[in-house]
Amino acid sequence: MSADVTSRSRRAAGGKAPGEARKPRADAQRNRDGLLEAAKAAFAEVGPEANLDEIARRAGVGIGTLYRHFPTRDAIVEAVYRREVQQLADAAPRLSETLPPAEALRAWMGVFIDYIAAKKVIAPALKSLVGGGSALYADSGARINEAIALLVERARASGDIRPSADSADLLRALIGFAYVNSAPDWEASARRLIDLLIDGLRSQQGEK
Amino acid sequence: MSADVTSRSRRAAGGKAPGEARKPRADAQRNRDGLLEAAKAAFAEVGPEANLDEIARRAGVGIGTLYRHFPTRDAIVEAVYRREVQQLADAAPRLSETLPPAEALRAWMGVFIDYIAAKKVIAPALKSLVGGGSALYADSGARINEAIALLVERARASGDIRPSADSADLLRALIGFAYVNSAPDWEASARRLIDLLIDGLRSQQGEK
DNA sequence: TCGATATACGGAGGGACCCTCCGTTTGGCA
DNA sequence: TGCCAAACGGAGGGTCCCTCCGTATATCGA
Repeated sequence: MSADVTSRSRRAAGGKAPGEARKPRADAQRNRDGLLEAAKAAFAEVGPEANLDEIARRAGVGIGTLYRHFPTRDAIVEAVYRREVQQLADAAPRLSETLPPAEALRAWMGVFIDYIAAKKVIAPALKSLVGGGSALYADSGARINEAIALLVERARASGDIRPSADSADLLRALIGFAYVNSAPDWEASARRLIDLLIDGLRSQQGEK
Repeated sequence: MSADVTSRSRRAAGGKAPGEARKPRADAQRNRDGLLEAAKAAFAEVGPEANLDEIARRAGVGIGTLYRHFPTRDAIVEAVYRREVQQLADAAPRLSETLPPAEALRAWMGVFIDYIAAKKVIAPALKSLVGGGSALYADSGARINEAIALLVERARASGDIRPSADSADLLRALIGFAYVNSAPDWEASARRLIDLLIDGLRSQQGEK
């Protein structure tokens, strides 16, 4: 959750107000932004294993500053991808309005793959979304879960797909497909697999 | 390919025979076996990122010896899993004989998941099977590819599944499912997803 | 049995990266 | 302007990786 301490409090620096956070100092905010910028670039280049020392250096701050803002690697990864994950989640309702339910689901899954392909990186980070690994991802995980759950729910309600469809299963599948992204044609493969899943969901074979 | 130099050659230690490998020294063989044993245990405990220094220590050899036998981490991972991967591949023809084609395919995919679940480890290692990453995995990769290709081919020929079914896609899907193995119920989820894929393959929706 | 020697061994050490800790600097309020 | 909590920076200790080379020994011919 990226230890955000932004707040609307107007208390003076010396003051105390139980339960109320305080506004961060200007230099702190500046450094935090710079770190996020540098991290974003580094992750795009070499993936989420990027050298943290170098991220700090590129941002023009000491390594200590990086660790104060983001106590773990996960924290900075999460912070970098939070906004983008939000965009991904936002696409769900939009697609849901413009397409038949099952098609909306398929389209969103395609967008998911596009997203990974463009950013290259995050497959390992995404894993924690469903693994319950780090609590840091709880928030982003919830958004994504809600997004796909909405689409699945609508498709199920409309009878487009089988009643037993499980959005968590589908999300896992997506993350798995995105993980195997080293082969040159992985993206096309992922798309075919998505189609296969949708066709499976449409058939009533598995149901009684 | 694990730098194996075993051979049937009977040349003396001082001799030279172009193109002919020589029999490894007894101590070398012993240490190699010990290392594989230790590595297998370590991988099962903490996964393929296990500490190599400790593996050497547990095997009672120096770290130098480990690196001489297995020049990279991949090399020792591959060596440990080679036999097991073979077993997995062997299951394919057996299932193919005892079950209807599509069911054989489904069953084999289930065995694959069982295998990962039992060994815990290899998801990241498997990734290179399809990623073309390391040449070390070429051999094991080929075996697995052949195994699933056989099952898919038969199911396709029998008309059980759609003609456009692609075994490489399915293998990627499997590895992806196995990757997302941190949630407690990942195994059941993977099984449901396999069923979904099979149902998709059986439906003719995607075909013209 | 006895060298000779190719083969194999061990582990010190240098490098990369991680993260913590603490002395120093600075922003912002009174 | 002065004060001090907040923020900074980076040295340093720890872990793990892998290489390199001096030492030990298995094996073979004599």
